[in-house]
Amino acid sequence: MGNSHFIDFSSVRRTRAHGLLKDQSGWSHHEMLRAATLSLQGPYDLSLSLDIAGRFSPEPAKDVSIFRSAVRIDGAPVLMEVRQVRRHPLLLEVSSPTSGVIGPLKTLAEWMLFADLDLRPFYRLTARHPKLAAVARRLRGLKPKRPASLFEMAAIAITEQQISLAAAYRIRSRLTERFGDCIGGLWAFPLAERLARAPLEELRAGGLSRRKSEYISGLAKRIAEGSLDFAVLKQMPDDEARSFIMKQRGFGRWSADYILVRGLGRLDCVPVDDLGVQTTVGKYLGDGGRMAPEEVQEALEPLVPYRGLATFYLLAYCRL
DNA sequence: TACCAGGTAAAAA
DNA sequence: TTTTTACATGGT
Repeated sequence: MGNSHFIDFSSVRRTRAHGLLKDQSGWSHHEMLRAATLSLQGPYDLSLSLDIAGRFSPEPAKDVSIFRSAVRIDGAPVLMEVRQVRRHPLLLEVSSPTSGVIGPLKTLAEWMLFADLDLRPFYRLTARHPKLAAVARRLRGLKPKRPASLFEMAAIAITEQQISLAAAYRIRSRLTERFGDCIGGLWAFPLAERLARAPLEELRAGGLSRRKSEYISGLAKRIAEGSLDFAVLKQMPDDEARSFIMKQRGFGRWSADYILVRGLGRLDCVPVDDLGVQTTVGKYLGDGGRMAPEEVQEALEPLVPYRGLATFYLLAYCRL
């Protein structure tokens, strides 16, 4: 007992000394804290956002009061937990059982939950729209959630090509549980380095087609060897990012737009080739039937510069 | 049991 | 150049 007390104390001191090198305030930084506060730009409803996210997968969210995710910090799996600070609509608390990662973990949580998105201008736009006004009112505080990495997002796009979201989800789960890492009962998506050295046959074993296995394997290999870096997409304008993605084998127009809006959070981008988008936009903004890509474009014109976000709201509304 | 499900590259015409 | 075709799994 006395021993463990002593050990704890020395570890705290060492940590504090390290922290002081970086910041005069000492205690309040990365090495020491296991929790950090994340401030939001405008309205946000974490529970609603988690609930809606769950409705896009075959496994509905169990506990929408807390966001738990297995992510990676410098490649190492870490459990991320985010909850709304008690009675405070504009603050989230991000924490982890793992020490020494709270700084980068906070940055990642901000990315995944879209902390810097201010929904108010979007709501001002939708308020004047005949259909979106009611949808936005019903879903007030909803923000899309982004995957932890663009590599994972790319894999999501590939798996969801052509087959149902449910089938794609099962295939991804098998991929993750075979090549990823488990922490806190959750699975972190595999590193590109891991998938790069997996034989095609092993990728296919999870249910991927031969073609899709090649897409993912090729992508993983290019990322692992350093010849491709998706991080550059974050600095590119929408058009440039779209053509960059489409240069990669396995990524057509649908995948590029899907990654833009869902992976990068480009709020005006819409995958107009998407079956779900065509049926949902047709249902709410058309005569009820499925729309052609050009019709989707036209129907969403009044929602510039939030066509992608508006589409997300319609898809979410459809699943309530 | 079929058939469709939030596409894409490659072959055939 | 434009039009077919193969592909894989899960839900209905």
